Amino acid sequence: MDAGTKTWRHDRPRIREILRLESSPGRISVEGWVRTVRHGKGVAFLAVNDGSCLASLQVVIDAAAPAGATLPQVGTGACVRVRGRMVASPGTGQRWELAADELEVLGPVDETYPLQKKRHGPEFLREIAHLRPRTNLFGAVFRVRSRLAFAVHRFFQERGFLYVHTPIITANDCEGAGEMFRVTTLDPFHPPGAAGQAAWGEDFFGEKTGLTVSGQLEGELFAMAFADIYTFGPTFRAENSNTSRHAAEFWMIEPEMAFADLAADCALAEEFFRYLVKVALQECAEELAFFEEYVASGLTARLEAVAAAVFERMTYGEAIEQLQRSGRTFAFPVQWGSDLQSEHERFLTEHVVKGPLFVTDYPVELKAFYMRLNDDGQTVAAMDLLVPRVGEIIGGSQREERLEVLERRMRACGLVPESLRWYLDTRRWGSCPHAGFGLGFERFLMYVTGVENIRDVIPFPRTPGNARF
RNA sequence: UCCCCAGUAGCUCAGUCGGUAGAGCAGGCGGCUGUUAACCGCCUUGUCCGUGGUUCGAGUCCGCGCUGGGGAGCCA
Repeated sequence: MDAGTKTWRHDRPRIREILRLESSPGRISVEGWVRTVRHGKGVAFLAVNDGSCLASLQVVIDAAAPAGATLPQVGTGACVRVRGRMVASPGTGQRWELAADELEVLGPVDETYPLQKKRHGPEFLREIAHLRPRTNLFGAVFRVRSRLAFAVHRFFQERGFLYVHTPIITANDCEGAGEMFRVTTLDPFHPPGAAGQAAWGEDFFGEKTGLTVSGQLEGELFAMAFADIYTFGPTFRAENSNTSRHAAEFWMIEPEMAFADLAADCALAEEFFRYLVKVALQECAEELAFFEEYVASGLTARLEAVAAAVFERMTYGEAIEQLQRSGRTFAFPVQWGSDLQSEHERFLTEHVVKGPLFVTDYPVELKAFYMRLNDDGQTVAAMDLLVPRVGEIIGGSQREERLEVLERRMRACGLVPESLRWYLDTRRWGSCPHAGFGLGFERFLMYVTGVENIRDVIPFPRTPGNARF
């Protein structure tokens, strides 16, 4: 399995392909961006990268050759087209190199080009998010992102799941998964209606709308027709969260399975998580080696361990006991009924089980209305998957399929059942047990790459106060 | 939103006790028998985040603000 090695144009082989050839293809033409220029007395070396892989192609230019005349125009960052013959490299560090006779500058650079042939900090690179994909780190991150996004679809498609596009614009503002961004075409300077009163009825959709915080509710509707479905799309939260783990716009994967209970939900989450880790190990080895060296040492061993491990399972009640028995003092007290804090979750996954951990069956007061009430009347069939370093990476539950119980839970949560009539209809007619979960794609990428800030695994991050690029 | 830390050359950073700013890299010029973020020599580069204050004198001390980072809450 090694997708992405074929080029779509025979006259522009990718550097990735060129570098892995067994024999010289003879004369070729290569296009890409210059990473470094090294000048010798009669010869110069360019490292040319086209984004197809981490490695750059070494281009050798004889100062006396025609290409040598163009050389003074080439600096770090320039876009070039090079023609010449592929030859075995006499130097160490690369097998092949391109002995250039033609060098064309497609896009010159000047001395103000901000990227240098040295390491930059991620904070600086975030300020030039339009240029950072040209760096080793972000090249690697976004190649992994692309490969894993494809693997997400492969996983579900191979298992017969239907891919459903749930709406981006929604009128559900009662799910409680977070603050919503408003979607409106009303004139902010001259809104209709009386002062101090919003006239949503006059708005584009005739009611108050916003960007989705989850595709789950619509996903459930499809699960009750296609049995196994998944969504994979952008999600928006207008929370004023300023952390390395939150973004206002992120991508979420949400499978939903009919005829599944919480145990089946966990089983799928575990299989899915392990599948993606294996794909990363098998198909992104070059990138992982880079992360191992420059981002997070021990990464590969951790991923290999996870790929082989059976994930631990623990109920919320057992988790509370473990924390109380640990003898540790936590900033937040541990008692049945209060939510697990970050410090508690990290202790459980990093010290108690030292690996991925499902915590299940939380007190009903802590969780959303749609989670199925357990027979004890105290807990709901919810699960969170906790992993070291990142914390909560998956949240899911078996859904409440009993109409009366669901309506009662909605009222208890301060929701008006009538506002979600269409959702309740699935329980009214042909209801069935079902379960699902949500995986934050960026959080998974953080886990797999070792990158510690969510802003560095999404191409153009949106966070409070920042929507540039 | 709360708590903590930081902001000095294009980048990474040093700057002692308050005495008017420096190194590496980048850039320019020159050298070098084929380099590997090459190397060697010379040269250029500053609103010390902004603002107000203390002081004979502030990059340094104090207040306020802005930006960035870490942590918390919320969550994926």
